[in-house]
Amino acid sequence: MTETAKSTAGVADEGAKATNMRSLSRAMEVFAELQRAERPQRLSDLARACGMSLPTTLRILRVLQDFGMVTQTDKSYRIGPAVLPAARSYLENDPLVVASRPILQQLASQTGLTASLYTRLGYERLLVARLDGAAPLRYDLPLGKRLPLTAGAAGKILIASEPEEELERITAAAIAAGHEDRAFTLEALHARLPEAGAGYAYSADERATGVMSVAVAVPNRGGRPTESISLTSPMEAATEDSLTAGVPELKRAAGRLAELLVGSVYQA
Amino acid sequence: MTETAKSTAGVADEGAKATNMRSLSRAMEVFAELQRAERPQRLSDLARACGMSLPTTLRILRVLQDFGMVTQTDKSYRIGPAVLPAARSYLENDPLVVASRPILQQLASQTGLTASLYTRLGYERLLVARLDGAAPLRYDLPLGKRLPLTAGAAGKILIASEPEEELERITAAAIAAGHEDRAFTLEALHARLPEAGAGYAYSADERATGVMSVAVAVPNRGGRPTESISLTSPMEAATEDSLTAGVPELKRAAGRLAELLVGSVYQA
DNA sequence: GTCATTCTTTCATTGTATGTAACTTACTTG
DNA sequence: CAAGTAAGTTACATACAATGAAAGAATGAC
Repeated sequence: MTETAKSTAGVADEGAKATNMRSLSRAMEVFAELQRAERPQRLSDLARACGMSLPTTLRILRVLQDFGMVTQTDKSYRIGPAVLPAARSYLENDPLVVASRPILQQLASQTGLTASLYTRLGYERLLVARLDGAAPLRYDLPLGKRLPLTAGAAGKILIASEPEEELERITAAAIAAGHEDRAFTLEALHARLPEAGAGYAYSADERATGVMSVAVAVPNRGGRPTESISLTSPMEAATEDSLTAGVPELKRAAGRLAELLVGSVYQA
Repeated sequence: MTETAKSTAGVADEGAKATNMRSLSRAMEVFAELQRAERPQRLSDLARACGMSLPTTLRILRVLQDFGMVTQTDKSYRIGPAVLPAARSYLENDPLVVASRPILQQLASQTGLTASLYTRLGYERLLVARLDGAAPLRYDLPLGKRLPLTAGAAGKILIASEPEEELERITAAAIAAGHEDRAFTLEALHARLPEAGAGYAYSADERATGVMSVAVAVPNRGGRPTESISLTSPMEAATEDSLTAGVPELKRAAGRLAELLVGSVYQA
C-alpha cells in the first residue's frame, strides 16, 4: 500500500525528489548518462549533463571505477567491463529469463515464427530473450536494445491498460528518447493500441519495416504488466490472420511462464 | 603521479577503507553480492553477506531498483534488466572493444584460429570479444565470463610482470574464487608463467582441456597491462610450434590496437 | 611563452546516511 | 489454529560523510 509513485518499474525520473540515498541516486545518473552519451565523456561534460558539481562527479566516477563499472583513459570516462558479468548473471540466473527459454523454444518450433521476450524498463522495453523459428527475421535485434513502448506489438501490450495520464507521459518519453518524431500524439498512440480487453496487440510495419507481430503480456500477480512475449514474422511470410492464429498458443505460453515464476521465485 | 594504490583496474577490495562515498561503495557491494549469489536473495541474506544493517541494505536496494539495476519479486531480489543496455553500450561503444573487432577478424582469417580479446577486472579477466577462424572451438565461452588470471595464456600474460607481492594476492584470489583448488601455490603459478621477457604466454590443457593458446598483452601507455589478445586452437588441430608461429602476427595486432586506441580516446 | 580551461585537492558546513529500537508482517511450530 | 519466531519495514536522533566554494595544479590553446 505504501507505493512510491514511481516504483512501477525501473528508471527513476530525472527530476525526482532525491530524498533518499542522494549520492547513490546521483551515481546512477552519472552511470546512465555515460550510456546515453555512447562515447567517452569528460568529467566536465558529465558534471554539466547531470547537473552536479565537478568534485562530486569526480568522486562518484572514482568509486564506480574501483568497481569496474566505469573505465578511464586519460581524461575520458566510459562504461566499464564490469557490466558484462552483470549482464551474464541476469541472463543466466533471472528466473523469468531462464524459464522463458524452453517456452519460447516450443513456441518457435510450433509456429515456425520468431518468439521473443521483452521486459519493461522505465519508459522503454528491452529485448531479453529470442528464439527463431523456421522463418527467421532478416534483421537482428540484439539483447538489451532499448525499444519503444509506443510501437510494436510487444511494446503496446505493455501499456494497453495504463491510465490516460500515464499514456501521456509515455508519449512524451517516446518522443524525448527519439523513438517517435515530434509530431507523435496521444491520439496517434490510441489509434495503435488494441481495443480494451483484446488481450493481445498486433503490429505491422510499425516499429520496423517489413515486420509484423502479435504479443501478449505475461500475467504479473496483480500489478500492471512488465513483461510481454511476441511472435514475429517477415511481412511476406505471414498475414494478419495467420499471425493472429498464434495468439492462443501465445497466451498459453504466457500463462505457463507466469506459473513457473510463482514457484521458482520462492526457491531462494 | 597521484595514484590510489588500487586504481590498477577494477573491483575494490572488500575490506578497503571506505572513506569516500560510503553509501555508493556499499551499494556496489550489494550489487556484486547479488551477482555472486546466482539466485534471488532475500534482504537479510544480502545484509548479512555484505555486513550491513537491514535498513541500510533495504534503502540501497530500493534505489537500485528504481534504476532497474535490481528487480524484486516478493521478498527476493536479483540483478535487474538495466544491466543489459549497459553491457550493450560497453560492447558497442568502448573504443578498445570496437577497435579490436576488425583486428581480431584479420587475425582469425590469417591464422585460421580463434582470436579473442580479454580485459582484466580485479583479480580476474573477462572475455570481451572473440572471432572464430577456420578451426572453431567446440566449447563456447560467452562474453563477460569471469576467468582466472592464473590459468590460460591470456590470463598469465596479464600478470607476467606483476611483483611477487601482487602474485601472492592473485594466487589467493584465484583460490578464493574457485578458479584453482586449495593446493595451488605461488610456486605452481611461477612454473606456469612465461620467462621474463618472453613477450607472450603459452598454455595447453590448462584452463580448459583440449585447448591450447598463445597470448600477448596489449601495450598500455606505461602502466601494467589490462588487456590481452590470444589465438586459440583445439589441441588436435595445432602443435606448440604451429601456434607459436602466430605470435609475431599477434604482437603486430596488439601494437596496432594500442595505436588505434591512443587516437580514438581523444575524440571525445 | 602566456592565457584559458579543465581537473584536482582542501576544508568547513550541512544534510543525509546510519543504526537502534519499535512496529508490522509473514512464516513456523506445537 | 494459535502462539511464537523470524524477517521485513518505519520512525527517529545522532554522527559522519557528502557536498560545493575556493584555491591550487595540470593541461591544452594560442
